[in-house]
Amino acid sequence: MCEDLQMAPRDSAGKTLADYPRPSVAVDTAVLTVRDGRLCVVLVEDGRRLPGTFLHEGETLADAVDRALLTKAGLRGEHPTQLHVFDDPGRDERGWVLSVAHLVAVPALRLEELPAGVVLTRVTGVGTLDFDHNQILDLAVERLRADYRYRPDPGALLDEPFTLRELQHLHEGVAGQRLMRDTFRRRMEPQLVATGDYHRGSVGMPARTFVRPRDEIRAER
Amino acid sequence: MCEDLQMAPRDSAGKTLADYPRPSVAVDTAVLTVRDGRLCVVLVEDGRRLPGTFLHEGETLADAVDRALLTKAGLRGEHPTQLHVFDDPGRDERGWVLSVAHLVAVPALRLEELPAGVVLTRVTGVGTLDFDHNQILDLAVERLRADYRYRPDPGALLDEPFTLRELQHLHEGVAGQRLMRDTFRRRMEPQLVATGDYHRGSVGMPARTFVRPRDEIRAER
DNA sequence: CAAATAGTGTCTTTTAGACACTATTCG
DNA sequence: CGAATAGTGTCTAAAAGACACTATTTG
Repeated sequence: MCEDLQMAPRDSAGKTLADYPRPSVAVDTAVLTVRDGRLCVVLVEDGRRLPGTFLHEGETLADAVDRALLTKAGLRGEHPTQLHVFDDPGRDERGWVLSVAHLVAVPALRLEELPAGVVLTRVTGVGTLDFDHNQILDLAVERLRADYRYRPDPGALLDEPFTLRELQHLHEGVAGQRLMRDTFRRRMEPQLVATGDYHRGSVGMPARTFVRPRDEIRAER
Repeated sequence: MCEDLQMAPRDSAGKTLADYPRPSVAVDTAVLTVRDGRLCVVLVEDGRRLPGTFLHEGETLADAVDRALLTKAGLRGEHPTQLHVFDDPGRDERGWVLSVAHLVAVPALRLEELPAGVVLTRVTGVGTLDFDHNQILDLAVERLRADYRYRPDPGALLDEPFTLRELQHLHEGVAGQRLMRDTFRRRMEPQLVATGDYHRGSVGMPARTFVRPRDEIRAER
């Protein structure tokens, strides 16, 4: 044990890492989706907070996010995007806790059945959340909107293949406003790969279907 | 002491925060400037790494950055922008260390005299740095370029008042390429406040001088 | 006056917005 | 056929790129 200390690397003050107090590090994640044309977020603890957990030793932040989503919301295989570290020393009354905010986009179909206490809420109808989770949510929404502004479906929210109409409906949900059909088509069509197949709706001319280009998957930054 | 444990808030597993191992959290900062028309970065340890330090208890990340810049590079009163958390469990051989990368822009005039071991190096000439500091530097450069793309001087790198020529020269340094005079002027002039005064260079027509609009300061995101 | 820099005008190309028209399908 | 949706063309307005011309100063 004494040897351990002797061997441990020392910094410029001659101290080892163990000599400094360390913060707890949490990850909190805004899981966003578009359901019925509205942007929604997964909340736990009966709608009071975002799913989160403490970072474990030897684990990456992304792994901690995945673990939190699996244990708290029953979701697996997501691809979190890191947003920001919230570091106000008084943000958590339990002690010194940093929170690394994350964003995950999940197709609404995968959020049909949620564990008890977990709810899917429209982002416009979210009340006051615990800690600084309202701030995290705002940041996540802003980021998702920025990601969708110029790309078809960086979060892979749509099942392939999809029509331009379905894609535009998704975008309108994310943006929270109507979009112009002509401009939308001009912007998105060059970034999509046509399947050659058609989708037949209830009425109207059949629509071409598309898939995401192979290199666009997970370019969510 | 037993009471302490009794009183401490517990999580869903009935454990207190103290029961979990915690990582050390460092801040590492790319201090960027434009000197002689070239984008440069402040390196410590004889050019091997970015200035950084460990986060202290009760301190914000921004405060830790300021402390690191003061003690390692003699800089004070900066406004760090948070970039990203680097969390590879093996990134620091000393142990479990997360690094929160930051960006700070500093006018070249304030970097004329640096402590021993601290150097100002062109970003194009930076070799292999310790840890993942090359990644942090790349991210910082990318971010500074994005910040300057559509705004006159979000990092307050220029002394006021300045001419459009001086501003364009700064932008060319940040971007690492020449810019078109007409387009640059059209983009920037509406975002500047004319002083009404003129700057007289060695030859040529006197140039109008400008200051940043009051609300642009520290809009670096 | 020549060189250098600042300021302005304008032509073209590109892009975005707005709208109209045609095409195909279902009930 | 009529309503609904898809696909396409085109006019206009705004922005960006490219270039030219005028204005003012120093040496």
